[in-house]
Amino acid sequence: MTKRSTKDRILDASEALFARDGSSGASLRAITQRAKVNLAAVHYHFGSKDYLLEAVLARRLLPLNAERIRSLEAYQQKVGGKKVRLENVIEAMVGPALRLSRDETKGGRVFMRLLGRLVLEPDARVQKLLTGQFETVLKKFEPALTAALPHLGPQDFFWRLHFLVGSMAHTMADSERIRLISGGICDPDDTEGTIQCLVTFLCGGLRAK
Amino acid sequence: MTKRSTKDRILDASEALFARDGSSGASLRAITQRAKVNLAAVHYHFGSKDYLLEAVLARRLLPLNAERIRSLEAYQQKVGGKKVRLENVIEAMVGPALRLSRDETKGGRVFMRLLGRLVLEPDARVQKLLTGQFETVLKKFEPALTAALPHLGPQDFFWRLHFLVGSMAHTMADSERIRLISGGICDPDDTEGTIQCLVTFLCGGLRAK
DNA sequence: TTTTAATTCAAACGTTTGTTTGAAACATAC
DNA sequence: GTATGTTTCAAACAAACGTTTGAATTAAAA
Repeated sequence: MTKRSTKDRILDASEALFARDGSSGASLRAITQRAKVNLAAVHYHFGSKDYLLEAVLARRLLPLNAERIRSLEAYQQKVGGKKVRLENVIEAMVGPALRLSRDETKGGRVFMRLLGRLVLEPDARVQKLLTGQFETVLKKFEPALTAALPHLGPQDFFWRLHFLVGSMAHTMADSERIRLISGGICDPDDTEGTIQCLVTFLCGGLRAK
Repeated sequence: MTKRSTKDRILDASEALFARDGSSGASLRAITQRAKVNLAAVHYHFGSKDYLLEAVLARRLLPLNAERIRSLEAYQQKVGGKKVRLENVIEAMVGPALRLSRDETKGGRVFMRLLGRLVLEPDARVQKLLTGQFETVLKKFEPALTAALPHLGPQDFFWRLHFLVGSMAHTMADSERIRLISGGICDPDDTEGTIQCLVTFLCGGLRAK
């Protein structure tokens, strides 16, 4: 078992502490202590605290969005030239994200909590990175979505996409609250069950009226 | 025009800066400077930074939840002993919140952004306050919801409630992103239109399958 | 007016913050 | 071996942090 590099150890510790304490609440001293790394290593490898945060994000987001697009293209290939079923489009959108959010070897819950927190942080660099990523995905998904939802005007279309993002983000970021509120009835660890439940809900909402 | 009291000026400034910079990113010096108040006034009136945050929350949350319950009871009275339509139950739940989120005289967008950020902060006191408030509301709404959704088992019921909260919170907290993403097609300032759009989506999702 | 309480203020407290420095330790090539 | 470039390290930097203090000021009560 080879031990992780300094860079990776810093990224792991940052991910955890940024998620728990926020990007300003987590101190570099706490991060480097957790990573068992010298304080100055952060500036040597990443330049500054801000650039470190960017690196933490990019490490997970780039593969995630690649996987989403790959999944959609797999569905498209399966049906040939025909349009993909709405359920499958939505599954390609939320499935990879939710699976990542439950995969502890890739950050899992920790990263998703961080992502949820950053969405509402008005830091310019972070926002640019996040909306840039989202628009990349949307460009790929928009044709399939409009094809599966021909009855929706553009206004309703974007609003419902907005609601979809809200449900998805909340489910990814906050996995234990549902267990508490439901009194243990719902199990967020049942990843595929959660995905199916979410897809059903979202398709119902998207098709409404 | 009588000027606002020191306490209120501190609450206003805290709300704005907590929302913009996070609970740890906003400093008391920045807050008191914005409020045009002496630095020590925070500790005199509120005790500490933590208690200040609690006060900022309570000022808006208590009236909001009272209004939700009042709205539901109004619908219940209107139908006598019969069960309230799902659309109306949901309207009573998300309507007051969304109207508050668009009412700039009562914090409006600023407060909602703060609320969205705090939901994912694991600070024990804040979490207790938030879940306590939510459970108060849920207790009042649960009978009306289950009555309007008789086909749902308890597991689906709680999951969909969870998705509902996500869509609602995202719509309240992040009002400008939808304008950007839709290319100006959607107008988050049209409060009643947004509510109707959201209620339609949520009812579709809740009734699905 | 005198007395008493409530509020504001400037200044300082000890910590903690992100960042920088220059030397030590390490690896790789000649 | 020496030399070269990379990575780690302890120590220090100035700045900003939440909090406390005690006197000055204002408001209310007597």
